[in-house]
Amino acid sequence: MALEHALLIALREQPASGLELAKRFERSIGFFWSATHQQIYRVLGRMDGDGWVGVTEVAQVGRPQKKVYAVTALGEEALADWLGRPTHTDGLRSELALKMRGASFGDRGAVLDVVRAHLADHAVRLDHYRQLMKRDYPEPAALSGLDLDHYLVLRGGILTEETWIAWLGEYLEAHA
Amino acid sequence: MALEHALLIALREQPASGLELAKRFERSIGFFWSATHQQIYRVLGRMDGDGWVGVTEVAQVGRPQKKVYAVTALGEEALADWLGRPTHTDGLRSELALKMRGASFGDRGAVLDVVRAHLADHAVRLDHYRQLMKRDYPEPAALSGLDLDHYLVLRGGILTEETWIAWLGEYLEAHA
DNA sequence: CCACCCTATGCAACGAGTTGCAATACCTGT
DNA sequence: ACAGGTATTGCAACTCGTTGCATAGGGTGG
Repeated sequence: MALEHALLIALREQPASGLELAKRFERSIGFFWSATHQQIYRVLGRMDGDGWVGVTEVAQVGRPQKKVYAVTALGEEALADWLGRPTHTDGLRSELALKMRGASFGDRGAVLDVVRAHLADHAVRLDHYRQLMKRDYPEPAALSGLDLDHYLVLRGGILTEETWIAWLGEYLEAHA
Repeated sequence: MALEHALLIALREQPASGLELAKRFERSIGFFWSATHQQIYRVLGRMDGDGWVGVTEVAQVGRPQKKVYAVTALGEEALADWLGRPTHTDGLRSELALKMRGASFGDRGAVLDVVRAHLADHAVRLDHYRQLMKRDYPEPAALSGLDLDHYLVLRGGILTEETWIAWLGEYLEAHA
């Protein structure tokens, strides 16, 4: 039930077409809320029907026409309302943790390989986030408003990746 | 596609009925893979049909009969196979992160309240995990096999909660 | 005995998300 | 002109998970 609100946030930051949103979701917003373009199109259609967003067809040079969506007053209201409502704490949901727990019931070496692959993956992500951090927020103390929030969420991404790396490292160490 | 395997792991640790599994999922396993009893019943039915588990009806005193499931050789094979297969790194999926990012578009005070509620919730969980740790694994260095894996996954839960607390703390601090 | 609660199993309907494919517009290379 | 590639939007079918409800056995309190 949150993709709608993720899109509202993205569109308030910057109106965009479905495909542009999909691309943006692969980057910053999608770090903690991913979505495919099909799903985005479907939800945009519903939000248009609900009057949360408005559409403007925009012609482009050398490309097909696109539909740019922007948030309406009704959408702004829905977003503000949602932001203040309490949310259930999201539980973990990790297939890898499952495999780590059940490793005794299979080939442990194979599980350790899976863990190593994830460790490498998280290292890449962490590196990516750190580069974003250095490039976009070299002076965190000076931030406020939207920028400050973006910085803080990126901080969350970094902390999360560091935790994964520490955890998987402990697991590999214990089974070395 | 992983609930089946979560159930296989749980049933290999200890055969159980649907409701017993649901209760166990609320505790240890469900820390990183939750499921309602309805879903568990449905999946157990499918796994029975696939020959991954076998059922024994067990009469109880003062209670309705229950169906105890146990993993078959076929199920063991399916589990061992799954354990060694590579897994996609699971992306975050946090409604709270969304609200933190979009706080500028609503009442920031209300969002901070939501964040504080989550912080308190994570503190409770962390406390719970630490008690489990103290009670069940006072001597981590001595562990091996299944116990070691359970310990390490619980470690992951603790690291995760500590990260949440640190992150949300930073957020509140920055908006103080 | 009747109302109520707990255990245990299960169905049906819905919503969210994924996967695979299709259609259209426009460009480039041959 | 035609083949192939990319951008853009979209449909259909499927799986996964949630919510609400149903059923049935058995206990307990008034």
